[in-house]
Amino acid sequence: MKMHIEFRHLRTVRAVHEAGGVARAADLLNTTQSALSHQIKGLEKQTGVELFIRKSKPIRLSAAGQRLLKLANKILPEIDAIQSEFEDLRSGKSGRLHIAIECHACFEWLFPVLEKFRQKWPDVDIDIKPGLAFEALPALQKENVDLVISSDPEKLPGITFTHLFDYKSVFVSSAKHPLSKKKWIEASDFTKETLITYPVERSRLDVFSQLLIPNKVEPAQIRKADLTSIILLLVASDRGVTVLPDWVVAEIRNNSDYSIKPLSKKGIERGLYAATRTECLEKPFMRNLIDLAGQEAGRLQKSLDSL
Amino acid sequence: MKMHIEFRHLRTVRAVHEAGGVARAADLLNTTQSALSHQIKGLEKQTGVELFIRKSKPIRLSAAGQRLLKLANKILPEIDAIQSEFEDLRSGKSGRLHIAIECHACFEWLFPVLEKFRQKWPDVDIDIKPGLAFEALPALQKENVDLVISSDPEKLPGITFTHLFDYKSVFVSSAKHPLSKKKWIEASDFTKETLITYPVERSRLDVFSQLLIPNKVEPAQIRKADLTSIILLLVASDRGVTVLPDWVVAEIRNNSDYSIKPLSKKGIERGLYAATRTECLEKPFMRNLIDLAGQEAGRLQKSLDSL
DNA sequence: TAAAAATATGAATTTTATTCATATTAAAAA
DNA sequence: TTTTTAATATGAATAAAATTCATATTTTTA
Repeated sequence: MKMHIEFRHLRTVRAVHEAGGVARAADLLNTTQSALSHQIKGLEKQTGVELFIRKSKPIRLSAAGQRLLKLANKILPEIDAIQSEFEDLRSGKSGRLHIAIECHACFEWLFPVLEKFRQKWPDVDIDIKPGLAFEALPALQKENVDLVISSDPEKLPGITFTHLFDYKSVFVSSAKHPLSKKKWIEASDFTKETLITYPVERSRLDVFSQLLIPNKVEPAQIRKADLTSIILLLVASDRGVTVLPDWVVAEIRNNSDYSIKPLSKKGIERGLYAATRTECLEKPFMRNLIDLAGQEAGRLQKSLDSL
Repeated sequence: MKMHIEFRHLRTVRAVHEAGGVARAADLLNTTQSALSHQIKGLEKQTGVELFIRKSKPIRLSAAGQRLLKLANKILPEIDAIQSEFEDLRSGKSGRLHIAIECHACFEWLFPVLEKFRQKWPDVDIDIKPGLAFEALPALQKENVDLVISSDPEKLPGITFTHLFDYKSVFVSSAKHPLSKKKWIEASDFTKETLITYPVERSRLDVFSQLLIPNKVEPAQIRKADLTSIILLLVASDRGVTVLPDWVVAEIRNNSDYSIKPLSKKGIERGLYAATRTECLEKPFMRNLIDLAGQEAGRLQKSLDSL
């Protein structure tokens, strides 16, 4: 014995109540009076409860029927809502944008980008997960995240890396620090220094992957700090030195407390990429986010050039 | 193009999520893997949205699918609840008990009955409507109320009157009132009195229907009061006389401020009845209410006899 | 009491869902 | 890698269910 109330039934109960009768309800639902009559009969058989008072014509809801009507009025708007959510999803108006950032400092330029984005796409569900606790690219493939900001493009099936901008990793110390006398900083300069970094694995830090590991140099000490502003504070008070992307230090460039030097003679230059599932690039909001990121990058670049 | 999410779909989404895969979900729902696969396909076509990530095996919910799961978890318990409500209804554990009382004074003994009833049948929806604003018996036939307390049994199709108890209508005056000297009160005694009654039509008042109208007597004045206690207050301060059922005045019987006398030499005796739709007498809670009413009546009777 | 309006019903039909058998695909193991 | 295994997809056949049509029945109204 199957016993399943269906949405159809709820719609019918509501329509019969609102239209005041089965025949009028049938019009409302674009079906026949007979269909609804059969339907109601089936529903009453299934529930074992009289839902309508048949003594009267047109029929009216019984007490039990009114209970069902109450449920209908609660539930039906909810599925209407989800249907239109799905409609928005399909049309590209809404969607999910869960971002993993491998490059820790990217918070700095990402936030203003997301702020603009949020205004334009209020229905998109944005979330940022520091891509440190998990492997970002597999998560992207498994659809746990939708966008990964990374400096290390790989060839992966179904994943597309879009170049956002290039940046230089630069050395930052206090103005009083002895190394501020040098024209550029080499790997060996770190041997006696306290290096301040974000608390992530070395492979994700440009200083290590691009300079110290290739040259097999280990700094005297390593100190970790979460926030860029904290790192800069520590550097200013000469508790150590650090390496940051050039656009991060743009704002302290004309602050005489700091000294900023290139790493190695020709500098260390890196690219930043947006990795997405290839099919997601079709989505308007995704393209727009990448556009906005590019624009923000351009703005940063200009502000660097102008100095 | 039809676009209807059905409960079936919600159940499937939930089962796939909980069982972790279509095949296992099929077991859970007593159906085949194929059926669910087709079902999911249909649902995705209807909504136009990818609900499952098919790259992985077993398949997992996509972001949109998770939205649907959330809805499922909200909605499915609600219809489960209503199903069991209906089950209770069918089994007689719950139901509606909307009572109309034609006899105004019946509030007095009905409340303690309902209090007991409520404890035993917590799921029954009780309501009392003073049956003055409308015709109680037609309302009973139309299923607007389920029980009518009345003194005037009629032969009506589909309606059964169950005798509850008999009572006497008695005359009440202040002890100082001249009529308190008489052995019994006759219709003609009212000609010079102020009669205090409930504010209902005369045909529903025993004094009129049983005594004054048959004897074509009109009291000097009529004053109306809602509450029995107010009526008694007015009588005590000699602002008028009244006629009440004997069980109403039981509590003032040994109060020396009042005088209580029978109406006419042999007294006016009346019956009180519970009118219900005949089919409703099958319901256990309805029989129980009538039983309880009978018990309460017996208790009242005893307390009268003991005096 | 007849006429009109509303609902119910049975059988035929159409639509929809499910099954069966099997192909395809992803993950795990070798 | 390749093979094996587990999981899902699919097409055609079948089963089930909902809907329609034609008409009967019931309630209300004139």
